[in-house]
Amino acid sequence: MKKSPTLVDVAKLANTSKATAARVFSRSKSANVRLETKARILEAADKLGYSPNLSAASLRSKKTYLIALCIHDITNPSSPSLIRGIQDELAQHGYDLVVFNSDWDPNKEKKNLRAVVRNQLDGLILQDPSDELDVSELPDLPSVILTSNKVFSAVRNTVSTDTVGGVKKALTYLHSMGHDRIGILLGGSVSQIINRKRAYLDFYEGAGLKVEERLIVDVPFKTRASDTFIMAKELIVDLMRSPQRPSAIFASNDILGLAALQMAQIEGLQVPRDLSVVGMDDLFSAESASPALTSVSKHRFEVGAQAAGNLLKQINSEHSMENEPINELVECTLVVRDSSGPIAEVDV
Amino acid sequence: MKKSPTLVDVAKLANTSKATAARVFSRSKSANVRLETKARILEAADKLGYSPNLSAASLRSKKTYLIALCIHDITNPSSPSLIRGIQDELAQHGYDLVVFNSDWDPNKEKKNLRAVVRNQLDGLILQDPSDELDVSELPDLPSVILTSNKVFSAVRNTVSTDTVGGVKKALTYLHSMGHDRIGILLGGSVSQIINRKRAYLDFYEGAGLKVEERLIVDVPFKTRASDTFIMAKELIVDLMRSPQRPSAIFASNDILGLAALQMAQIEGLQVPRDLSVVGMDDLFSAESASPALTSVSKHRFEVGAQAAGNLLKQINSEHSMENEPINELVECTLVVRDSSGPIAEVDV
DNA sequence: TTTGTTTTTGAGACCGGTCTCAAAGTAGTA
DNA sequence: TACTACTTTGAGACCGGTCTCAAAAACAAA
Repeated sequence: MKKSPTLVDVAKLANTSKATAARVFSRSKSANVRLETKARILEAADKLGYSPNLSAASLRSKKTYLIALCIHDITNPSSPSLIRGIQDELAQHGYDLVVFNSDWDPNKEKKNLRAVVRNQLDGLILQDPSDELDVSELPDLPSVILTSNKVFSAVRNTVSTDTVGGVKKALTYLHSMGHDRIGILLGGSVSQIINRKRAYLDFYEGAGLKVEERLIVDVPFKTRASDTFIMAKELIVDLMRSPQRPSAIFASNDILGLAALQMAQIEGLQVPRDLSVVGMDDLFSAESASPALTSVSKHRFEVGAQAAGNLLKQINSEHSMENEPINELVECTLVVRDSSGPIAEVDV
Repeated sequence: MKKSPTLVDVAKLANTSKATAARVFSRSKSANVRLETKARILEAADKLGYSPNLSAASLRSKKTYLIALCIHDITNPSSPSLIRGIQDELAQHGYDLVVFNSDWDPNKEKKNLRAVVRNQLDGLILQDPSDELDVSELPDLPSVILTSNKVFSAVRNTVSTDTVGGVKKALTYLHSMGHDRIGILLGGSVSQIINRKRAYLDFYEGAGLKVEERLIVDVPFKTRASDTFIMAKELIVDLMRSPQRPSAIFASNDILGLAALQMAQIEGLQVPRDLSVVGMDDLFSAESASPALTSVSKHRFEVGAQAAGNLLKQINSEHSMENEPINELVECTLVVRDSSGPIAEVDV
């Protein structure tokens, strides 16, 4: 690991000044360098194997071309597509991504935010900040928050998913298939549970159906998908064995939906003949399930791309921090597959 | 976004020198600062909301405390656990991770490696470099390569998976269950296909079984899991409809295994009664499949953790680049679930 | 009190770029 | 040729830390 050449070395070899050489490599503004000079410098750089030192550049220019993504857990099955959406958008503009995991731990979350500031990252995409995080603790830099929390959307740009609308789409679909006793599996964070339960109750009321408490199942939150899955299966058995089991189940995330599918098989229920199942998230696991799971897509890739695009716009505009926050909402889409269908005729 | 305070500001307020203040925040070596002085400095820093500028620090110290991970695609279902293994290990030592995707494109791969150098990252974990990448193009910094490619393992530390052993474990298991006509679904990169086909043929020879070419199915490589899945299903149908269909299928990755499971259901075959299926990777999708898919775990989390640990060791040792490369191998484990079992008695 | 040893502190060079500003070069026009 | 306008180049300050080295302070021993 010998010392790598610097711009001065290159300039010297190209018989020009440091400043001129710098202009060739600088990413900002149009470099006014004569073509012949530029070629000479590039040749020298090539000969020396020169590579610009971004630490030095960023010290002066205040730009690292790195963006922070603070999420709960990259292991969460819905993270990858979100990340990819962000990266693809960023890559087009020469930015790279640093990913931080909080594991739903507010302390880690704060620690990560401090790291973002220390590392001089140029922007921040923050997923679903915890309630413990005060708005005043948000770092003072261009950021997009993935949340529907009012407190945050009042002060920063946000991109959020219309999950309430998504739930309604799923229920409307099931109802149109003749199901009027639809079980719902609620999971995720407290606010997610409340949100979706609200949407469920609203739908039932709007459709003039009678709510049965026993059809509403809360699955305690676990950080690992695998743990959620195991826990869900236990709770779903009860729902399925009850004398008045629902003809359809809406799972508020695909992990719960997959658990329902697996339990149905174990219990000897045929899907969708005996039971329709609809999930939410549209993970790859949904597509690859047997039968393929009907699911509400939250378009995580697009959410990521949109957030990144918004962030880049902020970074490139002058007084972005003073503008009114922009809150974007991404619609959900129902992807019908083989796990759902019309309710079985009772007398057939 | 007002100007943030610097160390000089803090020192001034604490009535001390820049150098002393620096010692309080420096990560390296034992800072010899009197407790009373330290308290004064910390108080001043706190009052000003000081946060060290890592760009400046790294310019001088040559350390960014950032590690690069260059993988093909974060969207690949086996990426997250690998990443998490790396991150957990790194986090314990105060390092963060920057993830780059190459999309199996050698040019992107090279571009990413250049970015690693420019950004002064402290170390590199490189997944399965393409054949187009010459050893000489590897950046000159501590690195661990996830590959079993001899060319790379001769010059750098590597961590790789004993997939050949894994294939044998799966086949041995199926054979012990009475299956002697085992279909194999080959997928992934060319070298992966060759590797596993070799292992399959070796096993068949060792067990004294007759190889049937029609039981060996090559699934063309697609970058997106979803595309692989669709393609696989088409090919699997042929295998299942053939008059002499195998009693068991070993899929060299879980995506193919899940495709087999889904096709079996569509074709009206009961798993594992009519067909045993064993996958490889042990994704969450395998656990959540119906029936739960028996799979060979490649312990991606542990691979990641081991690679990261190895990398940190290099970073903290003096002449790591001159040492003989260390090549580590991680064993696979068979996780038996519900998609596999003894072969059905012909006359029952 | 004096001397020796260890701990703590401060001055200032240094890292490798970017940025400003003025000088030099070039072209176009009268 | 002289003059203006625009392009290209170079000198050197600057970013905010770290690092070296020597001076100062604190402590221990004589």
